[in-house]
Amino acid sequence: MKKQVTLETIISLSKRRGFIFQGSEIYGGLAGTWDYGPLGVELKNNIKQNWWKTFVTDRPDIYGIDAAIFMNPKTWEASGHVEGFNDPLVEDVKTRKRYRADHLLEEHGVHKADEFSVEEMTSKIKELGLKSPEGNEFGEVKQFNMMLKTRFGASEATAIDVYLRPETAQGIFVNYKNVIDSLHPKLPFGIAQIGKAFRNEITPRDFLFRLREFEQMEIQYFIHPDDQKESYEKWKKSAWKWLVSLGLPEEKMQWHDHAENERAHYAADAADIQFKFPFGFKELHGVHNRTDFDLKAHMEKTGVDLYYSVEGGEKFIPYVIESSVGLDRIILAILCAAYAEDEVNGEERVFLQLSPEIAPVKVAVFPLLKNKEELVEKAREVYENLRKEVSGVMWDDNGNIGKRYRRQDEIGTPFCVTVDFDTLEDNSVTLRDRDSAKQERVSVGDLAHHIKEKL
RNA sequence: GCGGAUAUAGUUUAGUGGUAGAAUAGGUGCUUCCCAAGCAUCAGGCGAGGGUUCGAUUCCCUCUAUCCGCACCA
Repeated sequence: MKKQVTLETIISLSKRRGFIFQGSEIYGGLAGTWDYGPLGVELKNNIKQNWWKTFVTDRPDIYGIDAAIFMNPKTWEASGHVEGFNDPLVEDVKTRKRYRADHLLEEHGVHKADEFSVEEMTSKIKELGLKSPEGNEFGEVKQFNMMLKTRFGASEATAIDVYLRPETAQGIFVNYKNVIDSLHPKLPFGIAQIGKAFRNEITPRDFLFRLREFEQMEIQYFIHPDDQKESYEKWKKSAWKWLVSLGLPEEKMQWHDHAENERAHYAADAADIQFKFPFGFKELHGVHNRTDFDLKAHMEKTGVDLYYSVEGGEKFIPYVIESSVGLDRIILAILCAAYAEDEVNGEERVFLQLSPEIAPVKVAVFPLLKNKEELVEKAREVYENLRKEVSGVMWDDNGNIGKRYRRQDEIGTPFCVTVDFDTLEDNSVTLRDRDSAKQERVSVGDLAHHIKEKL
């Protein structure tokens, strides 16, 4: 009974029920930022914890870190981001199409054009009388930088520019040696991290999809160069499997292998898992073969020895397979996939089919009637006891019973417990299932155990 | 960044050059023996800043945000 859900529906529900709000909303917002509300943060934390458990604590070969967002600016020179993120662009004044100014100049025989300032490029384009493919004049060359910047230092005069990291990966690479020296892992091993990253997107769009501030969860897995193909394939499989385990439907997922010209500057092989969002199939999860690009670059820049030595003499720079996923995008995918409408007793209802493991509220407890003191008292007791056993228990005694069910449906609560008059007689309650709206009778003594089993 | 559209309560919306109604959601009380029932009652709004005007939510300009295309997405 699933209808095609629109992004608007998801945004509206997210706000109404306290999942996600527009950033700085009372000031009119700030493009590219969204805030997580009380339910949203629970959902997010549940996903993070699930990921961390699956890929870090349940595995002997992966180590977690949490690196600073601000990194020595030289990091970004070595990683290629200072160069790769600073594109000088020039516009066709008529069609407004943009071209890489340095590439245009190089094509016309100007050497080392990428070392020119924007002013030099602009005048050189004029001097050569370059025209766009449509035959129009070019405007001024403008520097476009995807990295967000701020200043470190007490006074403006002595302050230095620092970047807000555009990816979390470099925090791992600069700590590679520290992890080796402190934990002494043997290859292959991985380093994992969950953290924020920042990009000055030209057009933040599509709710949580394209953000200026976002959260990544990623693993850099260090291997012997001979193992790159095998490891790459293995990580592709485990990425897919994990997304499915969160409840994402496989029919809405597909692989997209990057052609050579769409790969990042560091990647040899790259593939994305795309998800069918309301605005089309778009990237959700990436698996990249970063080769030895990053470690090599940092080794050259710093002179620090990042070779890995095997007993017996072989010495090499490890290759890296990266498995990286946008946390905000997962949340968007999950909300879109979980949204469902059906009918219960002829009445339409909206419900979120969240997997119980990640649902922000696991179980809600109500008294059947609010004005019968003995019911309320008993329900309170059940609620308090259940809270000790299960996390994510909510109390609700508002309106009538149907209203409460609908409310819980809309936030994806998998189970509702109702204390009624029979409870007072035989100490049993009804346990109602979100997806089927069916209920069963469970004794209070077994309740916590019963629910835990279903979770 | 370009082109087009939009902006009224938490949500969905009506409407006006004399500062706004509704539905629904929400609070409280009553009622209610399992799926948004009923009665009473309360609270809540013209995105921001300028301009024109005696007076602007309404007309004009700028900004901000959102949506749809295009471009961008290392």
